[in-house]
Amino acid sequence: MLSLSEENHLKSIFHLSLNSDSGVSTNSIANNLNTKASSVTEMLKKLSEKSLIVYIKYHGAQLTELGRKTALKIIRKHRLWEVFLVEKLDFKWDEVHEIAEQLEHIQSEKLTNKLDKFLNFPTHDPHGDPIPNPAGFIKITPKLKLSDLGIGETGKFVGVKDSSSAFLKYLDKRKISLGCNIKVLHQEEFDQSLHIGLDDTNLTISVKSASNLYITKI
Amino acid sequence: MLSLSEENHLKSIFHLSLNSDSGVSTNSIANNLNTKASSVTEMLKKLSEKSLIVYIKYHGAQLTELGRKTALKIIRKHRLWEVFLVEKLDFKWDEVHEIAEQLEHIQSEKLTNKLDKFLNFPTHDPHGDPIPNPAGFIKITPKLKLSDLGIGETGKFVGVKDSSSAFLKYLDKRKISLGCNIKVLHQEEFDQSLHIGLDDTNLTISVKSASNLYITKI
DNA sequence: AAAATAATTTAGTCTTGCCTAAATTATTAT
DNA sequence: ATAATAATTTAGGCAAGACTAAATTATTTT
Ligand SMILES: [Mn+2]
Ligand SMILES: [Mn+2]
Ligand SMILES: [Mn+2]
Ligand SMILES: [Mn+2]
Repeated sequence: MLSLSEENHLKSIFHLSLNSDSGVSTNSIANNLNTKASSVTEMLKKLSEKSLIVYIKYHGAQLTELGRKTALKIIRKHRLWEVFLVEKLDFKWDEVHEIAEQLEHIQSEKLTNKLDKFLNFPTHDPHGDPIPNPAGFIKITPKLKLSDLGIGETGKFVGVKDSSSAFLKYLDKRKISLGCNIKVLHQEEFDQSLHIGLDDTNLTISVKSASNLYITKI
Repeated sequence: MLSLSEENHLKSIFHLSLNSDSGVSTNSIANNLNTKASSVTEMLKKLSEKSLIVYIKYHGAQLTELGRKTALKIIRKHRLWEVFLVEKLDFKWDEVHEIAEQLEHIQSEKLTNKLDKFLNFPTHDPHGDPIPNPAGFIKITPKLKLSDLGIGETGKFVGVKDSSSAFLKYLDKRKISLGCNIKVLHQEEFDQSLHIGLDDTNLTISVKSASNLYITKI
């Protein structure tokens, strides 16, 4: 049985290792968990001791197969609870992350699997992220950003990179919701902002926003 | 914000103070929480400091109004989650307590109230215990035990005193479930065991079991 | 009303998880 | 290749929550 802090460190290492194939740095974990590098170092030693990570001094941490499965089981719970909160309790997609951060630590495999069934075995959470299976297996697909599309191309909005409450509310306001089709109409010269077509309306979004929207080409 | 341990102590004091109007003893709390008296003493000082209890050295603890409301809000969450687990996820009534012990500490009033609504504002948990309202108000009704009934009297089974998994499974096996009517037919001389009528079947239960069944007279 | 026993508190430790400041190692710039 | 800078680890502490053993207070027995 892992402690709350151990679980959070594992999760953090998992998420950070998606954007870099070498070891995850002490500082990046500290930054991610709002803690200090020295605290992380101690935790890395402990996780290494438990064979959850490979830790080489001064060269960061990498999840072992066990560590990866363990992290994904926590992420599975997180995402299932997010689905529950949105689908069953009518929370908005920008309100659920904080609560799921707590719920993901509830220990009961039976609970997780019954919840999964109750929700009808969802494949993705409210932010478009895939839900790992009970064994901790996840299919990670390479992600295309809206900013990667060329003029005239159309994509389906399938996920967000930045899932901060602020960005999610920004999308709500512009009626950009998961599953909708977005066509790139034109790119502004001087600030690279994009004119896009959405259903029957057109609007303009910044490159920054565009690079936070995951899409699949149509 | 209270720590997990503080919340558990408050809850324990609340439950223990139902069977005694004077202060709740250090030892009884320690016993209830599977910890040691010395640990409890330290916690009592802290809770007293926070005005959640009145603590007089060597004379135990009593909840203040604030402490009582706080305890009841935790108990509200516990019981709502138990209803959720049984009604929505198809857990058996003997499986939910342990999980609810974890879920009761999730912090989000909004979540609690949305859960309440989702469950259609239940008044009692799966063990027949009343669910406090959002403000921490609860209606405590004096409880009659099956063993208090006279021969020939009938009662409706409305709650369990001992809600241990073992006792709940025992009741399941005998098809004694919440809401059913029980008629006391006869009492055995030599061991006080009771012959009872339940629907169309008769069965015999010990005094010990009978004193663990709460009923309302019909 | 003492004496014996039981309950409770205090004193002193331990572990976990966190911190700051100092030392060490890695990386980058010259 | 060396020097400067940045990242990381180590050393030393602190608070929370637990424990054991010893001291103190309450309760029960004689
Ligand atoms: Mn989330
Ligand atoms: Mn999510
Ligand atoms: Mn319970
Ligand atoms: Mn219950």
